[in-house]
Amino acid sequence: MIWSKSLVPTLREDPRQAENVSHKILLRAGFVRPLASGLYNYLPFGLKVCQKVTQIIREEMNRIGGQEMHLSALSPRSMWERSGRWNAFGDDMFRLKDRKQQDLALCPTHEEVMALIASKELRSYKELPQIWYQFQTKFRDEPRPRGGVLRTRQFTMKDSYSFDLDYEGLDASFKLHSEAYSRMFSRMGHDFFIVQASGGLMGAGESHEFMVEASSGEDISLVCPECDYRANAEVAEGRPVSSPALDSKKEKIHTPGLKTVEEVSGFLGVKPSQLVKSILFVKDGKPLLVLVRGDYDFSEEKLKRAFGTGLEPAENEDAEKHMGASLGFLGPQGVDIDIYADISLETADIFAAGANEDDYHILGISLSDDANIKEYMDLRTVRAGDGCPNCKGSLQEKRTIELGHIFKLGTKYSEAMGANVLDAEGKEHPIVMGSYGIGVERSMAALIDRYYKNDVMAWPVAVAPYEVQIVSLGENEVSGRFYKELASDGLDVALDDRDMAPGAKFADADLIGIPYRIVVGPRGLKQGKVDIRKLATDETINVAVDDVVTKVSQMISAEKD
RNA sequence: CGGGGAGUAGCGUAGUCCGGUUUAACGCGCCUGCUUUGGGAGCAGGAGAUCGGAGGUUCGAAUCCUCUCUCCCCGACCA
Repeated sequence: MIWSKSLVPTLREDPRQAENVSHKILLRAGFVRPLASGLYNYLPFGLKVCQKVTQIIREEMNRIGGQEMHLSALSPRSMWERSGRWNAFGDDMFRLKDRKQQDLALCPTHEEVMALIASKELRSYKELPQIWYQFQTKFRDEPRPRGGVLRTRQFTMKDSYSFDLDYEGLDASFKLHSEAYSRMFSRMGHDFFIVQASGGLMGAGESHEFMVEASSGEDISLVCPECDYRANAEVAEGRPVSSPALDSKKEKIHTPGLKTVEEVSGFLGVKPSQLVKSILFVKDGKPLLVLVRGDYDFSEEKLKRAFGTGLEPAENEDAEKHMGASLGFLGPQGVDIDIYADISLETADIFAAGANEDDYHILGISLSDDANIKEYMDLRTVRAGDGCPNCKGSLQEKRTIELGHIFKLGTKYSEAMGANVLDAEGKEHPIVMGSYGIGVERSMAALIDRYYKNDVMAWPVAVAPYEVQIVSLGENEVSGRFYKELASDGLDVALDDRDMAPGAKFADADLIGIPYRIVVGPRGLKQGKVDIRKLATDETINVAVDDVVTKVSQMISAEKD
């Protein structure tokens, strides 16, 4: 790469719209340019990094027997209706009509398409297992794109799908992917860890996310410092912190207009943890009261899993009808609808709660005597300080970026699309599937977050846009010679031959982050020497002109192993 | 969708409250010439903006009013 003939539009100042580190550097280093909200153009250097990330993923996918294919990004409505996701995706799916007024979707993911292929092409258990993958542009009309390239409306995903005869096979495919992912992310230079996760829209089976800690992350992961328990906050379990028992006789108190936990606990002079938060839901027309300790929040994910998807928060009129009071004054005592309580309420028996009468709360109710609780379950969002479910440790919260996600899908899509095979007995079975995704551009952003320090970016060699950069300080002849020799040694080399002030060239080089830098200037050449700098450690060595090529090749190949 | 912020030259900003001394300013970048070359060079000259858009108020609007578009950040979704 010869800089004077290339497009590397670096920016001296932070662009106005960029807030987090990766966004700033991607723009300033001329890797990407915004087109519209959540849409980016990838300029040569940005593409280069994405290609290196892609190639690492490809190699590791091939290593576990993955077969690369390329599916259509456009898909017909009928296909999505078979799985029920034409509706399930809602506004997140980009939809359009063709000239015949037929509905099409830009695929947000490809479970259906893959299952459809399987349904047409796979007949026998003898053909299983299979792993198919692709790199594909995904389209999702995100409610809020953010963080530059971290969450966009169009992005490249490596998505793979496994096809097995049974669940033991799925477990094996899942494990293969988990190992492949660990190898890929290690090779890229991520400090990742694996957390238990929720399947979301994809499915309900076991799922793991590959996370890196980052201040710009969108997820909260709960991590036990004393054992290996790691989980996304959506699904994390934990032991609730204890709460001092409420020492109070039963007493009804006038609390006009006070509805929230903060208002009520403040007014009554009790801790939030001594209050019962009661939320009324309606499912299929039936009321359902769920309780959590006042200092915790409900986990929507857990509610969904416990009670299904048709769960709607009650309107005020439902509350009047079933509880005899408005929202904000509900409590579990003396009502005969189904009541489910979070396990945080097992830490004590005496609480304060809504009185089931407008503008009144009640102190000193006993959950065991006064409330008819059907079941205690895990319904709350676990938070830092809660006890680890596996050991005596207490959980910590970390803000994380989700690099990849692996799911056990089961037969949801194979059944929907009719993907069946015959087993050894000639009996037909739906194929057991898994699905596994990695966001390519996001990995690039996470690496910037990780490796940008003190105004210098230093890409890991494995994913750097180029491996070594020659900064020519008016010495283009010698520099050109190094360039040719390094390139013919098989190195990915960039040559900054621009006629600019040295400071400006160094500043650009710091921004771009090519991990090794050869500085060729008149000062060094007078002694027959040039400098080789390793950006990651900020070490510079002074080498004789004749040794430069071998030395640099050595340093880089050492790092590749 | 709810809450917050911002749109002025390629980029970053000032000016906006309190209309007119503004032919819209400054830094960087860009073009020409000469000089310079180990951490964002110097001098001289030059190009570049219908101040996000539409309407209105006014003798006069970047500045006031109305509507509208876009972008960013914080929350509900996901690679």
